Amino acid sequence: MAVEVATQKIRWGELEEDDEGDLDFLLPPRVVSGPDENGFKKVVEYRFDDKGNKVKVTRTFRVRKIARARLSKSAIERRSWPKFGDAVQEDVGARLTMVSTEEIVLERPRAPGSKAEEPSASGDPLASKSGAVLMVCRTCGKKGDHWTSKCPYKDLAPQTEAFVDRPPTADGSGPPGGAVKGAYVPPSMRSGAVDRVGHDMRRRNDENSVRVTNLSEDTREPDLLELFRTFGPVSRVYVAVDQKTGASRGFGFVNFVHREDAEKAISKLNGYGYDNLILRVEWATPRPN
DNA sequence: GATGAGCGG
Repeated sequence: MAVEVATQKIRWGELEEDDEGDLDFLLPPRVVSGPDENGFKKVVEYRFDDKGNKVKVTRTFRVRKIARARLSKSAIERRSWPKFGDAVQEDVGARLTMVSTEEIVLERPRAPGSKAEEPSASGDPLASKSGAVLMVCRTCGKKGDHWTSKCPYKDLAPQTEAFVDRPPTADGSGPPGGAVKGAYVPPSMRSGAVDRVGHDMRRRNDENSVRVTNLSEDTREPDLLELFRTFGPVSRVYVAVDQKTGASRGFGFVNFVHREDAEKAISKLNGYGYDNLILRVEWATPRPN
C-alpha cells in the first residue's frame, strides 16, 4: 500500500488519466472528502502500479483561501447548492464542465428591419421610426429625420469643414488655391471648379424625374436611355419590372441632370408614337417615402 | 392603367 501526499496543485489532466485504464472497473471507487475546516481536501483512490499490484493512493489538497476570497458573494452561495443534473453523480470538482446535448435555439435580439420593441431610451419619437435608432444625416447633421441620401441639402456644398477649401485670405497668405494644408479636396470642390453643385450619379434626383408610361412590353432601360438622352445628360433610367416574371410593367422613369432638358423631353415625347404605342411623358411626382 | 429597388453608416 502506497501513500503519497500530493503537491498543492491539482493536475486535472492527471486525474483524467487516472480514470482511464482497462482494469479500473476492478478497483474500488474514488472517495473524495473535504475540504474540512482547515481547508484540506482528501482524495482516496485505488490503482494498479507498474507491477500490476493494487495500490491505494491518498492525496491531500489544500483548498487555496485566496481563490475563495476572489469569488463573488453569489458564487460562494452557489457552492452550497446541492448538485443537480448530470453533476449529481460526479465527485467534488471532478468535472468542471458538463456538456449538454440540449438543443438551444439562439434568437437574434432584433432581426433587421423588424420594429424595436421598446421606444428609444432617448425619448425622441422620431428616432424609433424606420427601425434605425441612429439616423443622423451626414450632410446637415439632423437626427432621426432623414438619411444622408434624402437630405434636402444634399446638393449643397458639404458641411464637413475639414475637406472644404477655405476662401483665400485677403492678404493672400493662405496656401495656394485657398486649400487647407494637407486636406484632400476633390477636383469638383476646388476653387475655380466650374460646377459647384455635387452631382451624385448614385443618388436619385427627384427634382428632374420624368415618368414615362405606356411603354411597350419589350422596352427596356437602354431603349429609354437612347430615346431620352437626345435632350441632355440623363442621370438615371429605370423601367419597372415584375419581380417574378421579369416582364416590363409598362412604365419607367428618366432622370435628367438639368431640369430644362426634362422639360424639353416632356414636351417633345409626350404623345410620341414609340414601338406601336403612344408614350405618356410627364413629371413624376416624388415617390412617398 | 400603371409612380421604382435599394442603401443604410
